[in-house]
Amino acid sequence: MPRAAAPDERRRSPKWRERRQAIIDTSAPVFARRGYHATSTAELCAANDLGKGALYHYIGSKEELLAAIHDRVMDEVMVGADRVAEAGGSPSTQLARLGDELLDVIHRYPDHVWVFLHEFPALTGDRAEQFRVRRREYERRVETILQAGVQSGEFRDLDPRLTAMAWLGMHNYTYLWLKPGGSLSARDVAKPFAEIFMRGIENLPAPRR
Amino acid sequence: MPRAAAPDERRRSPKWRERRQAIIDTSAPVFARRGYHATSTAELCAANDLGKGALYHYIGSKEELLAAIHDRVMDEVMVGADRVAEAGGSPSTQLARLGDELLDVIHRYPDHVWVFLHEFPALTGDRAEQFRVRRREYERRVETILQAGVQSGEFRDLDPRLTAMAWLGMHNYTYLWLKPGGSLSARDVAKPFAEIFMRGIENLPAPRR
DNA sequence: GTCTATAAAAAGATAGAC
DNA sequence: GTCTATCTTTTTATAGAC
Repeated sequence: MPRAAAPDERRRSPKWRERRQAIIDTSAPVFARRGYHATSTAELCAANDLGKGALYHYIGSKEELLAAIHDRVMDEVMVGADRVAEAGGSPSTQLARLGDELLDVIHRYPDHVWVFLHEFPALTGDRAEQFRVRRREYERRVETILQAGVQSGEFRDLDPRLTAMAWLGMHNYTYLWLKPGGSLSARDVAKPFAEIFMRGIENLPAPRR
Repeated sequence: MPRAAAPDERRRSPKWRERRQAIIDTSAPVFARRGYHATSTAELCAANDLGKGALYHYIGSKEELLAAIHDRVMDEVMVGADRVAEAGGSPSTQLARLGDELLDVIHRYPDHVWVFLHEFPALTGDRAEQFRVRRREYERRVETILQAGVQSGEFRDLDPRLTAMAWLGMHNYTYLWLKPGGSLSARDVAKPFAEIFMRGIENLPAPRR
């Protein structure tokens, strides 16, 4: 599944790729704190302790660096979604697990996710298109689980797309305050969120209501 | 309740204030589409059909313009919150109404809200502080309603802060897709969202569960 | 691979004519 | 009030020495 971003990332040495990855991870918090367009390449050099020549040797361009941060997030998120799909289980079980996985990524990569959610409009051309496709693919996963639950009767009759958006908003919005240093773990948040959402969409049998 | 933003906005003529407001509303979509830092003052001039001299005569600085867009959103949102508080009613009624009001603002001012949610980190100094205060004030409103519901027994025993964040995320996230031109009205979204959330937090009596 | 120096373009804001 | 011209700073990216 080629990603077509860097001209020939795979032809590079392992050392080069490793260094590039380190630069991506070091730059994410800088973009997160200052904003993509407000961050100069000079600041990136300072953060990475590199000169401009060396920096460009690894990143190609500022936007390519931004795209790499986006890919890092999407890669992690999709790995979690695949894990959930493989594990199987009832729709409600799968949705709860998906929430665990998503909040885990947000908790582990707060800066990358911040950049992902704030700066995606800065991507242009193919990179913007590729981003939209991957994001939509994830939204589809949520929608599909909801559809399955409605069909099986586990969830009440609801609009899967609208409900998926509600679920995504509830979880994604935690990027504003869910941080590794804080008092709450990803699980501490995922559990009460799942409790709210599952009760909210479950199909209560005949008695009561 | 002075807002201390523009040096002396109130001393200006009504005509000046009206023109300024028009510039704010015309600039919001430009910031929303291109991003604050990526938008040049030249682009703002073009969008408003004004020269630089005239533009600066009204806005003071680019950041002041950004702050004005933020204020426009917060003003509208707080008016809605006040309306809900005045109307009174049970916690669940109030929370549902607050959702109606919030989604109505998001639906009516999609560009302003987009800027509000994406570019707030670009505010600096006092403007950034003032923004944080107002945003927190709104979050408190949600929290307070939840607390009241828990105390009255209408809602089950839950963490008001965490639950408020879930509610806010669910609603705010609609800024990505809820637009005036679309097939859904604010109410079309608010109702199913309230349904999910109320069922999710209601305190079911003894029978069942 | 990494540096310094610099090119070339564009930014925000202001001055001063009208 | 509005314009054009310009000041000053900063930007991304590259060239070429080491």
